[in-house]
Amino acid sequence: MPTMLDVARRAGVALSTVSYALNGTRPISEETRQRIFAAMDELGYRPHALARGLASRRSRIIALLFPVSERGLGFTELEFVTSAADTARENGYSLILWPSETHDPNALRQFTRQGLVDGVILMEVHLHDERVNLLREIGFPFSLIGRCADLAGTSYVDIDFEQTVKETVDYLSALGHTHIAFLNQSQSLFDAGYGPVVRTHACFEQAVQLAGVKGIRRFCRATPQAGYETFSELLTKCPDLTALVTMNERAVPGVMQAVADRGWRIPDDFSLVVIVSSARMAEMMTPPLTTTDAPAAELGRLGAELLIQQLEAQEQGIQQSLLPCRLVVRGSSGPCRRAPSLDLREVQGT
Amino acid sequence: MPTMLDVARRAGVALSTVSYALNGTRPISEETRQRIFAAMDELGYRPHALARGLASRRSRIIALLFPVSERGLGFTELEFVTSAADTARENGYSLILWPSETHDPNALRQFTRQGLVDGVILMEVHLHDERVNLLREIGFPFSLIGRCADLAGTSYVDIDFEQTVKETVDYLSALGHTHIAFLNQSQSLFDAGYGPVVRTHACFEQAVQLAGVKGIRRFCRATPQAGYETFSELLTKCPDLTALVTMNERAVPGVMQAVADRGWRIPDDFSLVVIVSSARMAEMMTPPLTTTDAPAAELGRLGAELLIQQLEAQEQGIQQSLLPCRLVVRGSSGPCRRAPSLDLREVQGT
DNA sequence: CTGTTAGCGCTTTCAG
DNA sequence: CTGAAAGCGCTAACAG
Repeated sequence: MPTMLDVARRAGVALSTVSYALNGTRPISEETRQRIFAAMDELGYRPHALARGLASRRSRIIALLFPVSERGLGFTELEFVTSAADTARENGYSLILWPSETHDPNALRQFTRQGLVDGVILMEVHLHDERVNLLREIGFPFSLIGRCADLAGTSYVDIDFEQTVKETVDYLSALGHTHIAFLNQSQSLFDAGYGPVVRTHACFEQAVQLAGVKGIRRFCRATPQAGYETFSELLTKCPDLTALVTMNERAVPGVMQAVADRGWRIPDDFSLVVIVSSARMAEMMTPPLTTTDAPAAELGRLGAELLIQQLEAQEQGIQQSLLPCRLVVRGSSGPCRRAPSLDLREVQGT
Repeated sequence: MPTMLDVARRAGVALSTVSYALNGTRPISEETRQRIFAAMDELGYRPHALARGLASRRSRIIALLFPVSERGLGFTELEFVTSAADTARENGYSLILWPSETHDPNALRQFTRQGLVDGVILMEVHLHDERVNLLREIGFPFSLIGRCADLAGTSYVDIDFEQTVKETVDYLSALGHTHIAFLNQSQSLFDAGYGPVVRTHACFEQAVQLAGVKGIRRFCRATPQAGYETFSELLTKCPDLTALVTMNERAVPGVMQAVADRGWRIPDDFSLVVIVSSARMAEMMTPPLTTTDAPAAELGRLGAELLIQQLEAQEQGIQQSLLPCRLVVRGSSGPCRRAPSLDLREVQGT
């Protein structure tokens, strides 16, 4: 492997001149610049990443920390990862994948002390996230895909859950649905303060009140089995339900089964909307699901960009943005055809 | 950040002694060892990754190259990635994700020249893969998840497609199915020489002949729409079909629709087995799919281990292994109930 | 506009 | 068993 010295000799200049030419840190006459770059590709020279990083105190490596969550990663997370990696590369950075099973801040502290990465991207952020506290405390650059309760001084990009839930409820309400359920992810994620679960839980309540419809909420583990059980129980308790909003992709097959068991058909007798999901997911089911698609690629891209911005800029320009999910109406939702049994009862009562 | 010199001073030893204590490269008296390690964690010392890498000429970073393929990444690929990252970390390595859109060997050459990574893991390997040729040529360490036609001198781990296809066909044949179709991935992937597509195409032919049943093969793009069209056409052409084997997950919803359109039910009137798939995938569909699950985690793990082995060992110990998919019978396959219409015709003819 | 040189924090000879 | 010192390949003062 040729080194910078080889290039310098071949171009007949000093080693430092090559460095300056490469980094554009200093004006170089067009003529010598030419000679230098000519020498470079005659030799097939590539700057040594580690040496450069050591000398400049910037590795140009960033890390994406992904905890292996209870529900496992899905298409959305996969897209974060690939799009963050793409974005990093486009900006001359490399993206390290750092599997951090827990939210343990100690392992993270060790990691930051190695001088391997210039900054980290966090995902699966909790409202009170120890990792964020740590990073803030030690002043290590980071960005969030997600956000915690205290937003002060953090660069983040997150889904606009409020808008997403509201749009979905309004959509169903406009179709005539008056009794709408929300099937969230698990209670334990809620208790742990996992952002999306806590936020949608609250937003749904607001949204149904604003829309003037009845709403009921349930937590549910991320399995078809749990979906079946939880939703069956829910339907028994509230036979008036004509629509379900869920953020629990993996429970969906169970939900659909529970609906089918009642002899109902989707979307004729029951509407289903999966929020924060993806086209990939939607197209797997029959009928294709109406979803609000998570802006997964944008989240990954922005997560990386926000971090890189901090690393490049001297001013601590933090940025915060909320991205909406896009409602895509497919085959699992439609007008409310069943009158709520409450009405029926009133009629019968008359 | 404390450096090695700080540790040395605090422990009252030479800098180099600290280094030897850390790497175990040289015997150190228990007493000084104690002092050194005490000093280390009093200072919260962590060795600087870049400095260490520069001096030792080994970065302890490896890269996973993942091309964004036509069909997009799925759960299986996601599991490669996470399990490769896990494995790397367990062995003291970091895993860089290198998005390489194409199989362009030039970008790869540049990448290897940067001294950033000690070796690379390739996935989505083609039978004649330019990247492999390049790496072999320049003697850069690599391992494959997949394999090419010429296996000489390559460490790889791949799925045992032959075994997988054979087991699937035998399973269906034992259930009484005599007319079995195989829906592969796209023609263009076949033409490009993408390993899994080419290998299963050949294996299926062998397997049906060995089982003494009729087989027919089709390529299909990775969309439900394409699945629907291709399979409808196939059913029209061969009404005797009672079972389908497919390696095309994304086409499955279309296939099921096509079956339903015929008024057939799965698994009573038609059996469906998805090979090289996953439980995650299977549980999304109704009925849950019979699949052969790809050993995704093992592939990722071994891919990383094979590479790391090469990096650690002085002898070029290459290793090659083929992992079977595991047949998991769920709800989409069962005994053949329909007699082939060929027989019916014979009866009618009598 | 260009050259010289002192590190970056560590590994690894070479010498005791 | 331990120290001293020469780099690894580059960046960034400092000096023209």
